[in-house]
Amino acid sequence: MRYTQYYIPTLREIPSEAELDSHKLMLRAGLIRKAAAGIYSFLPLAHRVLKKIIRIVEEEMDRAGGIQVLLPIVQPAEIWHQTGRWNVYGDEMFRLRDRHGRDFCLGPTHEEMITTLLKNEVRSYRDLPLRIYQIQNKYRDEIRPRFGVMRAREFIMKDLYSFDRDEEGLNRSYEAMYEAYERILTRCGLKFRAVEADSGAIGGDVSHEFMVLAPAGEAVILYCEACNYAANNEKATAALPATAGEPLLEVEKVATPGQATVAEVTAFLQVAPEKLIKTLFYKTETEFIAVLVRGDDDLNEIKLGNLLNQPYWLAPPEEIAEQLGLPVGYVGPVGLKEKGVKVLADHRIKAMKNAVCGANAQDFHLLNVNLERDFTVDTFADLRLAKAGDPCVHCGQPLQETRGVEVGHIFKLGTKYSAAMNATFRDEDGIEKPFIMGCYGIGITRMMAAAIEQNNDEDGIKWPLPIAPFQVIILALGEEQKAAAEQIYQELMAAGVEVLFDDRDERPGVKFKDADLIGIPLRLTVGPKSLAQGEVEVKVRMTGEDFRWPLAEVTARVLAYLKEQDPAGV
RNA sequence: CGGGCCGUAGCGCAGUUUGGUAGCGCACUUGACUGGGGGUCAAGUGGUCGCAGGUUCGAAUCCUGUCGGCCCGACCA
Repeated sequence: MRYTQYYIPTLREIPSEAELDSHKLMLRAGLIRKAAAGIYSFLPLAHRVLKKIIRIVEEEMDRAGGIQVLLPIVQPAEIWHQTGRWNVYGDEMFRLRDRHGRDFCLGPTHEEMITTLLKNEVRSYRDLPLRIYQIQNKYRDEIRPRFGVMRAREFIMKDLYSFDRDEEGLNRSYEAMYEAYERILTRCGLKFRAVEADSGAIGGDVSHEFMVLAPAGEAVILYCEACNYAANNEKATAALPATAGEPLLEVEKVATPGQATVAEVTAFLQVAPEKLIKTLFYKTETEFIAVLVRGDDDLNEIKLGNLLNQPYWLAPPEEIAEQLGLPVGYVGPVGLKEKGVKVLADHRIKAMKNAVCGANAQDFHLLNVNLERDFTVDTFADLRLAKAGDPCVHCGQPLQETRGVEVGHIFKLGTKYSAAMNATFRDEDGIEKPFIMGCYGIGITRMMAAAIEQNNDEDGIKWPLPIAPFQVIILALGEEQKAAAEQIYQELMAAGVEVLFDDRDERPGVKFKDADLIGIPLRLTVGPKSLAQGEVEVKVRMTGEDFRWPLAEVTARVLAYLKEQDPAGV
């Protein structure tokens, strides 16, 4: 492709709307332009990248037994009513009405659509398993779109749905997808980690997320280097510490005037934060709930939500004061039962001896408080936010922390949708059974952004070779070099290399800057200095390495380099 | 939805307090010089000042309404 016949509108100035590096660079490198909040046009370079990612995804889906289809974007409300999600989805769903007054939505996901399609077609276990996928636009009216295409309202996603006759089949489908996702991300040249994840509202018990590692990623990942345990911090758990062996002491009430926070109390009483019991109050529609965590721990609200399984919110201090007569900052578990408050506690509370907590009286705390003797707990559960340094649940080694962008998420759904929609097949034993389903999503547009987030520097993007819009860029520095550059261009084209030829009448500085910005992996510079010696200058964008190659060998060397770096590529 | 802020040329912004008929940088066009990391000079093109209504001799500027966007938070298969 000749630069002069192509369209790459690079920007020198940084548009003010962008925060993330990847967002800024996608605007500056001429990849995307915004049409509305969270709605983007993809320009030629971005389109080439998306096509490459899509091709890799398709190859790996097909290898894993996937069958490609294309499902509607516009979906009738009726199927969403069947699973109850028309109401559950709320404002996040784009809704529309046709001229006859019938309700539709723009599909945020396709479980309902695919289940509806198959339930009318697949009648027998002989037709199973089926792994159906599509690559389609999805629509979610995000409450706050941000970070460019990273959290957009319109985005491209690959979603595959598996239909099996039993759990064993589901497990096979799930494993096939897990491996396919590892292959996809590896082939795209991305550093990533698969982590155990919370399955959220979609249901099911097993779920993994695929995280592209990047410091600016929204997700926090905890992992163990010793045994490979890795989990999203929403889900991560840690091993319990041993119970302290100290003898129980008498409860003592001490004055702690003006010392309300954990930091203040530990400093004032000269005790470690892990000796404190932190008491938080939550409300549901029907009751107050006290949640106990250790002073050095934070509550994981997602775990709490999964345990409560109903709407809940942090109780406002005024309500705690008025309805329970308790001063926030000096609350503790002692005597809460008598006030009719349900008490939940993190497992770590069990191991505490002679703890410190609020006395439920303004400006007083209690020392040497002990479980059973001084207070009781209704339910123990894992409620704390795991953090770096915690002992791994599997092997006890300290957990590490890193951040990532969630690009893929796979779920075992079971019969949640098939049962709700009465999607059944006749099994070998003659019994009508609901499909055992799984769903597996990977964000195509988000992967592009994550790749940039992971691979950039102050000069621009550094595309991994397998998903780069072009493999090679040729810079002809001046008029005298154009002929030699043209010849290399023709040779590389003939050899099937994806090459961008910067034939613009621009100053060298402009060409260097643009080449770095758009991040083509291999840069060939044809300039007066090297050309006089019959050579071409070569620079590797990702590593910064540079070489000089004789003019006559350029094509062969380029081909060898590409082959070495990306054997699966052209 | 709550809090903070912003809509002026394709992009980034000034001008609004104190009303007088719109400006700077980048980009773009033309020419000359220049030619290894966004070069210099000169001459240009481009704006219903988000939209609607009002006040006024006169509104980017004041008032009312409305639409859109950004940041923080709640939320997020």
